[in-house]
Amino acid sequence: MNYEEAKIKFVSTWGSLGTLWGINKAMAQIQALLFISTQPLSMEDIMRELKISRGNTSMNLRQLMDWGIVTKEIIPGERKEYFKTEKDVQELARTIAKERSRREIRPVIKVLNEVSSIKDDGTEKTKELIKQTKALHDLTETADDMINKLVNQKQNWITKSLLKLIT
Amino acid sequence: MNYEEAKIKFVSTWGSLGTLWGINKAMAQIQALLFISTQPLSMEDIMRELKISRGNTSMNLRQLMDWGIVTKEIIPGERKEYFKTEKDVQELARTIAKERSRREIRPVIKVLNEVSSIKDDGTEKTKELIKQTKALHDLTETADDMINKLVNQKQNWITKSLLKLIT
DNA sequence: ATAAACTTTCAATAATTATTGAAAGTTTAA
DNA sequence: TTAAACTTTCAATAATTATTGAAAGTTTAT
Repeated sequence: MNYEEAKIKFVSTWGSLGTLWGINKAMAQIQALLFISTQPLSMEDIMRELKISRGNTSMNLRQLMDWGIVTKEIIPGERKEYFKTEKDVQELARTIAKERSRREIRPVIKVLNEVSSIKDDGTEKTKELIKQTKALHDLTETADDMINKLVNQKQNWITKSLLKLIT
Repeated sequence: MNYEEAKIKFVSTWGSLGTLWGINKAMAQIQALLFISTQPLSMEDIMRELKISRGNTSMNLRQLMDWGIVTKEIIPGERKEYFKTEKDVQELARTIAKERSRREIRPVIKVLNEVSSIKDDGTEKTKELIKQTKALHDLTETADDMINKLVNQKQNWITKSLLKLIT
């Protein structure tokens, strides 16, 4: 496998993984492309490499910026805008975890809390609903906390030693 | 909020969360319904509650069984098949983590490994591709290991004390 | 063996989500 | 200013994914 093959394989695999996890393919591929690029890329560069339209590129770049994992790079004397992604995987993971938590997990925790707080009318089905949604609430909250805390550890050694502890 | 409202809210929220994370809405809703049900449900029950077709119900129940989180319950003397889901959230999380790891994460780790193992031809771009995909490989592998190990702890106290350790 | 009761399959259709491309918008240089 | 260089927006379209429903398949009771 040469460079070009490896690049295509990486970018397309990352795109498929994104799709599988509810992330738009183009968005995942743009991020992947920037992630292995040695310099910031322009919209033209991205369009050409991924064979996608200008509109698609623009919209997905905006989303990546909203997520906080891509930034604009202004190159002095250049008219075009250039884009680059966070290159540190730890920081990347941290940002993604924080965003998915804020956008998707916390709202669900809130609903689970509301639902599990309904008045117990004494019926079996109500008791079961309360019990099960409460268990789900607690698990979700604990998992969310843990992932955020783990991913927030700047030094990888803590993660490594934790891994040993629970092995 | 009464029982019926709470049930609808829980089931539909769980369905939306599923969609957001790449899981079919009907599949997530069926699981949610079984999760709060006091007894196993028949296909008719599920179709009626969720207002979905027989085919849809059948296909998604099969998928849930493939995932190992729903099982058939044969009730003696009854012709219909009944279904129930794993009721323990820890066990549920464990099963889901194990399956997503096996189906989705491990194949990606394999690709990352292949891509990061291409021959270094001395060019900057190849060095960058190798470096970045290797970092992603290591992070993904570590995260995958950790989640599986954490989720495999049968006793919740270990998780709790781990959380304290890194707090 | 047959038929009733039930489940599965799958081609057709619907719903959702992603993508395009061109018009509108913005910025910069002269 | 104005016009060239660039980006954004968004209605139209395409692609993907989910859902239906009825025919085919299976199981069980008699």
